[in-house]
Amino acid sequence: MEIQGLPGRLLAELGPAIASGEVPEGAVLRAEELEERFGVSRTVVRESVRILEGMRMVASRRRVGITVQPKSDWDVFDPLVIRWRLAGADRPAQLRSLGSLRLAVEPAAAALAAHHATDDERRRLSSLAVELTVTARAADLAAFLQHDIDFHATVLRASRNEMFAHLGDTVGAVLTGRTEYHLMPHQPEPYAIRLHREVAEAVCAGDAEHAERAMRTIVTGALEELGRQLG
Amino acid sequence: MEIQGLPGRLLAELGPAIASGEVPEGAVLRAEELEERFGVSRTVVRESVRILEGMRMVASRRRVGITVQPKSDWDVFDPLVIRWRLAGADRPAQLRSLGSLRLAVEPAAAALAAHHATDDERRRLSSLAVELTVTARAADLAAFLQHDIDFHATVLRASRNEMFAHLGDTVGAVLTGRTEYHLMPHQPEPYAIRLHREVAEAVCAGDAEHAERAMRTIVTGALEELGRQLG
DNA sequence: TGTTTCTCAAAGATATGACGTATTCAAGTG
DNA sequence: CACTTGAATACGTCATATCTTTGAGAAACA
Repeated sequence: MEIQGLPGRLLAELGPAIASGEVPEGAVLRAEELEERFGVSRTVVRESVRILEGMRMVASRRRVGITVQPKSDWDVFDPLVIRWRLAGADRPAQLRSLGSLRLAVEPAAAALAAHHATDDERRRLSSLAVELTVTARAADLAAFLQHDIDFHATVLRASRNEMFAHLGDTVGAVLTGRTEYHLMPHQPEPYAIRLHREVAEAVCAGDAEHAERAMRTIVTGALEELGRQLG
Repeated sequence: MEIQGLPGRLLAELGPAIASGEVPEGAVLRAEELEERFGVSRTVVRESVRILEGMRMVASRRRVGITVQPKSDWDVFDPLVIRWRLAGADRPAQLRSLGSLRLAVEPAAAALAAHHATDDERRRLSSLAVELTVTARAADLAAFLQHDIDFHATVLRASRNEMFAHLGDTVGAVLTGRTEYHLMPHQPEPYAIRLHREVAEAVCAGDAEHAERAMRTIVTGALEELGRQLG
C-alpha cells in the first residue's frame, strides 16, 4: 500500500510535517536543502516532491522553490493525506469532516447494500454482527475494533459503488483513531451493537429503508460522541 | 491546476489510456519503452510513473516493470482520475458512481449550508437561482451550465466541510459532461429550476430540512434522467 | 521621480552515464 | 524431484552537466 523506497521515506517525513502545519502554508522548501537534510539525491527529492505535487500539497516553481499550498487545495480525499492529518495536529478537524462524510455516505451505502449485496456479503454481515456482540461482551476492544471496521467496510463494498467502497479504508482509519485516542466509550454501547445487528438484518432482508435508518443512527451516535469528546 | 512540464504531458497520455482500459489491468509497461515511445528521458518517465503510482494506478517493481493495477485499487476520488474516466470508455460507470455520491453528499451539504452559510453565500445562492431562471428561459445552455455549477459548488462550500467543498469541482465535471454528451434534457426543466430556488430560499431561511429535501429531489431527478439515458 | 526595459543569477527541469539491488527464472546439484 | 545457486533483467539511486524559466534589481528613459 505504501510508496516504497527512499521517496517513500522522504514522503513519510514531509507529508506529516506539512499536514500537521509544522511546515506552514506558503513556506518555501528548496530541493537542494532537502537533498542535504535527508541525505538523498536529487532524483529522490524530485520524485517525492512530484508525488506531493500530485496531492496538491506543494507546487514547484522555477526560481522560487517548492511552496506549500493552502490546505484548501489539497486532495483531501487522498488516503495518505487523511492518514497524515489524523496523525497530527489536525486530528479534531479531520475527524469532524470525516464524521459528516460518514453521515452522508454510510446510510446511503447501507440502502444500496440492501439491494445489491451478494449472498456472501449478507452472511458476512450477519456473522460480523454476532462477533461484535461477543467481543463487546468479552470487552475485547482490539477484536471488537477489527470486526467493526470489517462490518462498515463490507457494507460500503456491498453498495456496489466503487467510490463508496473506497471509503472503507478511510472509515477504518477513523474507527482506529477513535479507539486509539480514546474518543469513544471504553465499553462499546449495547445500543450501538443492536443497531449493527439491525443493519445486518435489514440488508439480509433487502429492506433498504430500515438499513439506511439504522446506519444513520449508528453514525449520528458516533458523531455526537465525537462532539462531546472534542467540545 | 494541471501538472506542468514534460511529466504532465506524459501523464496526459498515460492516464487516459489506462483509465479508459486501453492499457488493461495487469499490463506491464517498461520504463525504457516509454522513454522511446514519447522521446523523453528517464527522469521524466520516472516522475510520471511516480505520480501514477501515487494514484495507485500502477505499481513499479524491479525485474518486472510497471504494472497497471486493478481498477479497484485506484484513488477513485482523485480529480484527475475522475476526469480521465469521464472522458473515456468508463464514462457511464463513472457517471453512475458519481450520481450515487452526489445523492448522498449534496443533500447533507445543503442541510449543513442552511446552518453555516455566510450572508455572502446566501445572497449568492439567491442570485444564482435567479440567473438559472433567466438563462433557462433564454435557452442559453452555456450560461445556464456555468450558473448551475456555481450553485452546486456554493452549496458544497457553504457546508463548511472541506471534504464536501472539494467535491465542487467533481460535481462541476459531472454537470459539464452531462451537458456535453447530451445526457440531459436540451431544455432545462422548469421543475428542476424551481427546486434550485427552493434550496436557495431554504438555505437563506436556515431551514435545513427543506434545503436537504429539495436538494435530494434535484439530485434524484438527475440520477433518474441518467438512468433513462444510459439504460 | 516614476516607469519601463534589460540583464543576470537563482532554482527547478531535463538529459545522461554509471552503478546498486532486488527478483525472477532457469540451470545445476544433491 | 526438491533445493540451491547464479546470472540476467529492470527498476532504484547517485552524480554531473546543461537547459530553461523567471524574479529581482539595475539601468535606461520619460
